[in-house]
Amino acid sequence: MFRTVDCGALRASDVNKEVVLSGWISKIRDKGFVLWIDLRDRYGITQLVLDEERTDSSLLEKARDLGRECVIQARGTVIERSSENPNLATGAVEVLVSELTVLNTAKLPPFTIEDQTDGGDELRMKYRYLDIRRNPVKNNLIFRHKISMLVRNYLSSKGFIEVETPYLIKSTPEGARDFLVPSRMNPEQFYALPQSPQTFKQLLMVGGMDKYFQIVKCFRDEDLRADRQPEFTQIDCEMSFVTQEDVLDTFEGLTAHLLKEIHGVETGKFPVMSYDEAMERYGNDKPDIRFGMELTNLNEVAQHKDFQVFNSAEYVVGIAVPGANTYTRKEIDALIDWVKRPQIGAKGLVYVRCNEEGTFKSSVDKFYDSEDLAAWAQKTGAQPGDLILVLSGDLSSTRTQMSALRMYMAEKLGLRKSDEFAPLWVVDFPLLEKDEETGRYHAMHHPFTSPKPEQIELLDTDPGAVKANAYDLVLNGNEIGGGSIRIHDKATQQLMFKHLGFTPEEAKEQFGFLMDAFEYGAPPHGGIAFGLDRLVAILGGAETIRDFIAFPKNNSGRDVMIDAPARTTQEQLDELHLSLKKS
RNA sequence: GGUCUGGUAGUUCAGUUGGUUAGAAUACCUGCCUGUCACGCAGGGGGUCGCGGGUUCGAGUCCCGUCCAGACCGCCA
Repeated sequence: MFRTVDCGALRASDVNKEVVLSGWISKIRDKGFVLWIDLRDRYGITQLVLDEERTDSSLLEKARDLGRECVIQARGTVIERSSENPNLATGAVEVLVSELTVLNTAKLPPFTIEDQTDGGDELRMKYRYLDIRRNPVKNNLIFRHKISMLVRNYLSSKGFIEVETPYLIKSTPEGARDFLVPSRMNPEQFYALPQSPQTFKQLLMVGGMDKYFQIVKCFRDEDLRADRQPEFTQIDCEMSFVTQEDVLDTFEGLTAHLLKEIHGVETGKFPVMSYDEAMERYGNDKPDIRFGMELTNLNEVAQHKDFQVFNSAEYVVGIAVPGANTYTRKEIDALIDWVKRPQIGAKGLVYVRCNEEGTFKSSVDKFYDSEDLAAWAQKTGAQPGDLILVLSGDLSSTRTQMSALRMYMAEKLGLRKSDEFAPLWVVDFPLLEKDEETGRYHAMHHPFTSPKPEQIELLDTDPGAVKANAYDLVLNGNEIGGGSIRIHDKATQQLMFKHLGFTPEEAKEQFGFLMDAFEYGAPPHGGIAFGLDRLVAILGGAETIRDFIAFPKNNSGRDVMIDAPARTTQEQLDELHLSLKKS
């Protein structure tokens, strides 16, 4: 038997018990006459003790030779400590060792296995199996497991069935790039890894499964970010005979359940906001509503004076930054530099200090008198002590810029509190989005999203204006889920493909199976998918999803631990009927 | 595809205007230590300054290229 108890179990009530423990040596403190070993496993740390009086000298010498991260087994008696450690769950006791077995030795780890490690990210990823021994990472994985279980149990209790769908499927040109898998048995043909199980879950609805969910890996061959991995996990759901309200209710229930179970937060009814309203008030379709600083259109009060920059702009927008009047000239200059960076791309930034005595001092005093500026303050809701920041330009980019600035200021002011949770439904997304380069329309959500039925005629005259039965769940400025009511009849689906620029032949070749299915009694249906990695990270109060994934990929999509992707052999290529292009 | 930041001891970092033998902390090794738990004390070992080229009497430091990492923009239905 390797152990009778784990390293987190022993308490004062266990004194005098004979126990066997196995684990990793976290630290050895050798005081000469006495030596302590912190023995660690997933459950905690137990202090082992050996000393000159009570321990055989050969055992003490053996213990002196051990190093960090050795795997050992120890037999001994639980004794009361003469000095307790209140920071440790097992801190009331220690184990006086009578037998010691080295189960495996260990090289010196390249970074310290402690809560506050000295290791950098790259090193931690390369030796991820060591990183996982550390509490922060280990606890994140346990946290993720807890959320997965809550989701599974909740959905199962609501009648959802978890069904697995295939990973080797067909490539489609819509949306993100596919990961391709060559087929050995079918020369010159490729599978694609699913970007989502979208069509399969719809076919499950046609199959009468009624309520489906799956915690499932999805794959997208696009560039990475701190919150984006090439393979990621979704909580994928679909329901039959539902309206948008039914879907929203169900998954609001799930989200509220998670917030309650994980953080004890009672959220109440989630606010619902249209896409148009979100864009207007926050410049963004996933607004963080934990704080104000809403975007205010200042066209009326800022144009038609002598300031040509504003006069020639399509859109002049301001936000009132609370309490930021104290910003020094240097700090404001830094803000101006910040918005001018290529990533933001603003030409400049106008500011108005709202002084405590009700006066104003702005960077455009030459063009606006205090009455004008008072109107800005009135519009933006700026109070004395606030700082108004104003950007201008074309509507779309200026909104994006101001939205970024709003988030930046909130971050600076500490308004993005990780223990505060503000969910929000954003609904009525546009069905189509125009690609500025090609001039073509593509589906904003995906091509299976149903247009608002009353707007179908608009598809021919003003496709950009058509709204969809599509919705996103936003939490603290992050899109954590998105879905739609789907098209469930062949004619509408064909119409959609037509507007997306598919020829009937192309549509049939790529999605014929789906439209065929629609001819055999497809029920009205709709669903949603949550990004599990991001959801877990946000609920865990973190920015990056990598620490909630056991074996994540780096910025360039590499797994630095196993060193993938990698070159392959000529034999493998031959079998797959592939030849590499010489570059 | 692009912008920015970084790469110096096992690790995390400092390194001034280009100037003697490149430092600190921590980790590691040795010895000491009668209750440690971030133990303490004394001593010790440890460097291709990412790589290549250039400027210079002299380069960790300046210039060019390149590789790697990170954040972001584009991209991500």
